[in-house]
Amino acid sequence: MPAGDPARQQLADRLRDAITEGVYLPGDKLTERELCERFAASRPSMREAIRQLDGEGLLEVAPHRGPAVRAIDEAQFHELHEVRVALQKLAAACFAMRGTPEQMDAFALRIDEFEQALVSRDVPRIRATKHQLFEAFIAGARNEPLAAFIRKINARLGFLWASSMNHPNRPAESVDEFHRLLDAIRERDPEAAQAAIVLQNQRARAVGLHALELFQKRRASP
Amino acid sequence: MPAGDPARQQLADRLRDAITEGVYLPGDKLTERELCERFAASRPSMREAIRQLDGEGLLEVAPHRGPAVRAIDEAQFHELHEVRVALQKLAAACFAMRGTPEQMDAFALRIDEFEQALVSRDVPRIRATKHQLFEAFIAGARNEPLAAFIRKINARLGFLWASSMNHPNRPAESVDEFHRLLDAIRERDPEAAQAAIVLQNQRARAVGLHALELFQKRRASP
DNA sequence: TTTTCAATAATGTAAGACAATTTTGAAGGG
DNA sequence: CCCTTCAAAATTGTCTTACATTATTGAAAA
Repeated sequence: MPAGDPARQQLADRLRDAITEGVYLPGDKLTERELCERFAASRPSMREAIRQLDGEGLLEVAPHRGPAVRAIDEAQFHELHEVRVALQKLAAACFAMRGTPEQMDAFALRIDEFEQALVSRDVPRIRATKHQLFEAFIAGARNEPLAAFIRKINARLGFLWASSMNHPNRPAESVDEFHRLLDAIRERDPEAAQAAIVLQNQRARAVGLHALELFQKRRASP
Repeated sequence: MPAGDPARQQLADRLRDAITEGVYLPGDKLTERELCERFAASRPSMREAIRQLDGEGLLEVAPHRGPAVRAIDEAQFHELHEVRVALQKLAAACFAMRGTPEQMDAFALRIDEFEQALVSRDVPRIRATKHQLFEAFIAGARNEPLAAFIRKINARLGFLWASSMNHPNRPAESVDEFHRLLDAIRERDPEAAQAAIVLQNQRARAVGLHALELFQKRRASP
């Protein structure tokens, strides 16, 4: 994200990050005025940024009612996860088939950094290293459209990981799963890589669903 | 697409259609002024529409150089098709597993309409019915995010079908493949449905690759 | 012919204005 | 007390204008 980027691009990136990090939650209504004030932006630039995130599917915009963070109920969560698994299976197979050794090394490095971040209990650091871990994963697949789609899904589901880092032993399992995925990729075994990422997603799905239920209860009461 | 939609939305839809129909081809540079004149729009509205299609991945925008239809070389075509197959496999399986009988009937109807359009040799009608055929297909999968992704890929590959309807016997085969897909769905057989859609895509991939090569040669010489 | 650089064109950004629509909140009726 | 109605207020939609910034172009010079 170069500093010389157009204002609208920086705004889109910052708003996307804010949504992914749970500053704005699914269902939240956003007003142009508030966004302009928060990001110190002019209305035209902010509107262009909003339109970009609308096109990315992160926002839903009803005419004359302004943008809102695209809502997620349990049905949508299941749908998103279906797509997520399909795309990550493809990514895992592609990585195993045509990933370079350098990309595998980079992936291994990100796994280690993620593991170190986990023991540090530093939540922002965990989020950052997890993000880089996924970037290394999709980079190895060498398929830009696929990477773009996976990023869009992660952007929508990211909020679930923001406040629900309260699963004690799950992260350790997660690292093991990534190691198994890396092993399969290094052995150029697409089937095993797919199996590993499917297993990873099954666990992630259960944790995510739990986090979603918590989120919805917390949303319903106050 | 209600007529009362905001101007920016209508502009985005019209520009998307123009790109999908090959009015603007991948790699074409678009200027705001020309777009504003062609669509009789003001610059702010046009810019918002551009930003939306940018977010959808249909345009690529370099700072200070304006938007361009996202280019497609052979490598990108293969990548797009990899994702396309994965998503359509999922859609086929979902349709077979949870599609309603009404959605299957609607799909069958669209197949018939597509077949009738083929014999009529009316190219715009063929395009329209093919579009509706796909819409019926993704509707049966009952997964909105999945449908959105498939639409985005179809939007980028649509131009290949615009001028290269010159494959004589391929469409008939295509209809057969759709019938096999429908049969598998009606029998609630996800595996067979996936096999049918994979076969359909293998043929489509070959035809699309040929059309892409023609397009690139025609683009290189004049 | 190639290079340089100023003129031109295009994009980036902001401010202001007003129309169209939704939301809000108060008044009134049940 | 709750619900309905409706006018005021707030918000979004849209356009015009203006100017800064950057890329492109084309002419002049080497």
